Amino acid sequence: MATEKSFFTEVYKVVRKIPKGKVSTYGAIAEACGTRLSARMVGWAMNAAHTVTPPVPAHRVVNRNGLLSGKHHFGSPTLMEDLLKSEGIKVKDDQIIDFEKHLWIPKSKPLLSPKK
DNA sequence: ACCGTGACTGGCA
DNA sequence: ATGCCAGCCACGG
Repeated sequence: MATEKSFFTEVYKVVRKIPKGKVSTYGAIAEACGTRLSARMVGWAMNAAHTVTPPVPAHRVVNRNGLLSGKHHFGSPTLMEDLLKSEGIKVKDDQIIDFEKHLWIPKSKPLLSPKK
């Protein structure tokens, strides 16, 4: 919290850009925000994602393996996969099926965008 | 100002 | 193939 304007905001903004029915990885988001070297920060931003407004679709954000790493942080262990299923994404054993097919990479790079 | 923590990733044993 | 270790950045106490 503290300053609402921070690296977190960048992450939220990117995550919110994720189209419905698609998912993204921490590495991709980290890269989009300029901190690909530290995907941890992305996860950390997500930690506060449910405390900010508008709510960030963190359920579309998974780890590199397509595993619902943060599903346990949603409040309900089945909330995350349920949301993904609602988007047309199939989840099996906390893992996204055809993860690569649903994988979406943020093309908007706030820090590396040469021209937009 | 320092240390610890954190929903990750990649490499090495 | 699986497991463990180290690196990375940012925020909180």
